[in-house]
Amino acid sequence: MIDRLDFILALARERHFGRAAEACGVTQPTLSAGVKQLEGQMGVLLVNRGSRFQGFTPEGERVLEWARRIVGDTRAMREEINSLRHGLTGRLRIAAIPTALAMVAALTTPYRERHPNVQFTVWSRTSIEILELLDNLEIDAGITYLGNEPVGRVNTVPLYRERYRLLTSADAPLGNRDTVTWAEVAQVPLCLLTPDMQNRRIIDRLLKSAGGESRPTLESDSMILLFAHVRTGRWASVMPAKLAETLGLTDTIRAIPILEPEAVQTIGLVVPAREPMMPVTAALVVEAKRVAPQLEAA
Amino acid sequence: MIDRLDFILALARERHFGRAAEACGVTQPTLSAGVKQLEGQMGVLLVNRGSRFQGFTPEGERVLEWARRIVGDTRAMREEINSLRHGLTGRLRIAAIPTALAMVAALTTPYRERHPNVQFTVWSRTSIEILELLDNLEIDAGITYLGNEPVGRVNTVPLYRERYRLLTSADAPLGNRDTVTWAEVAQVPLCLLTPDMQNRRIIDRLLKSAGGESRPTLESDSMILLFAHVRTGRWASVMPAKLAETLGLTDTIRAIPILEPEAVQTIGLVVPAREPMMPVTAALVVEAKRVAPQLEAA
DNA sequence: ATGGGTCGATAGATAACTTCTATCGACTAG
DNA sequence: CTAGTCGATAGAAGTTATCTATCGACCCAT
Repeated sequence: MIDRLDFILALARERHFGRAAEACGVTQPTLSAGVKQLEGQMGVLLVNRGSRFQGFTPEGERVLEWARRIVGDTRAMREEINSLRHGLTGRLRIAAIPTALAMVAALTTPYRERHPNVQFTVWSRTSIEILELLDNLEIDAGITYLGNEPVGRVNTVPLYRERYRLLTSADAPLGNRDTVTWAEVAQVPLCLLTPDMQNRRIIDRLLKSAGGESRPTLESDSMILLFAHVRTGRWASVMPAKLAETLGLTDTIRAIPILEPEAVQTIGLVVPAREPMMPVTAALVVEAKRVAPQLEAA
Repeated sequence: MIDRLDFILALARERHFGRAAEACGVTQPTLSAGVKQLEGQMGVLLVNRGSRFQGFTPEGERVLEWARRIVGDTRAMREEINSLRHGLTGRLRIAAIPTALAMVAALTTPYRERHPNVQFTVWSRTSIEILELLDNLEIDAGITYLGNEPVGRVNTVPLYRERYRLLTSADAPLGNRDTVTWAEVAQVPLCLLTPDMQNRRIIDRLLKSAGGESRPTLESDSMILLFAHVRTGRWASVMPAKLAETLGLTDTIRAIPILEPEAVQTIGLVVPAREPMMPVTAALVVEAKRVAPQLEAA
């Protein structure tokens, strides 16, 4: 039964019988049979099929919702029982927005000291993808913006507030300033994240409300790439302060606070709103609450 | 997997492999194998066994907790999908304290009008048993005292407040009074519920705090039996007002309000605190909220 | 139109698992 | 010390699950 529920979870993720089967480690006929069997037990079609996958029926959507919960709880149970015997073990799967990647280490490092047998996998994803991954049980926790995009059935722990800096060469225009305004930043050609990233959308909004427009010279989904360009001294970018600090400032590159308004976005940990949580996840929440004050103070 | 979880739920209820197996509709070796297999998957012993069942290990208790949730959710899923197609169907299992039995009809009657395909099973149980049955998924809802005995993970809907009456023959001592005090009631030989019932414990407490003592002439776990005795005109009892009204007062039997203090106990619906609820249960909660004001007004 | 490619369903064989009956061994109570 | 209860075990029979191979529908490009 639970295997079957796992099947339709995979199907919801992959939207493709073959790939879903592969994800479950079974062949496509097995997965097809599993879904069909589930449909038999429920007495309703769950999946609309033509000659290919065409989404779920309303009943299928409901089963999907339940399946997330039931499968999640089953995993949590296994985890919990296992951790009763061997302490925390296993793999903690985290996804973070690119601008928060630098501070993940502030969470994972003390976590690892307390629980040395837990392994980590960290993905860089957009804030929207992070919520999807959480829904689909593909990650255990996310680090993303809190309180902006609609967050579903999740619990959140605020970690720190993102403040923006203009990263630019000291000898570029504005390079000698101690603070700049968003209106001024709007005049500079920038390297920014691609528009599917919420950070970019936030910056666009700030630029626009300062009367400017967002016409970045260069876009990328990688902060590393953006920073590498700034590093040459010939490009500028807008980044959260924490990230700029982590990537390392040189003599020639300055991180200038952007005021008027000083934009602040709260970044935090996001975990499935399920009680009780998986022990590894619960421990991460504990760690986040412990670390948050330090991050804010810094 | 879910079958196995069902096994240990049955085992927790029955505390006996053979009976648990019977409850699950399998033979005892099958249940034994199922539990053993679960233990294999978890990597821990879940049940302490000598030559007989000796309770659960700590890990077993945790698995039990999860199993309640997972099995409950699985049933709720089936129910919900089924009700999407056929409207509400199935059987609603309710347990109520004896003094509340009379008002269950106030809930089931309008419910049945809205959902004619739902069948009911109603048990008379003590308030403690009701909470156990809820825990073990043996009932879908309970009707019992709210806010006195420890209620676990349940949601409650207040239904009405229980006010006490002295039921006695008009020509008995106190029979001509319009109100009596608990101190006066303490002087009368009474027919009361057995002490395992919370109603009895409440009345005992009230009598004692009025300086009296509880020495009932007759005890029973059946309100019908108590009422039948009062009906002869030769016995007296203390009952909630609603119950007395329902059982029907004759010319010779009076229900006299007991004041000083006017004791009030809130009675309400108790359902598992699980979101979302099973549709049949959710509908009962809706009905309870609808009916409660009428009951209070009456 | 038509042929190559993709997708999911189906058929049939095999492997794996589940459940049953029958029985055993340990323990308990009279 | 014996009868009875309880849960574990053995072995057979039946069921179910999964795999490989293939089919049929559909899409799209030529």
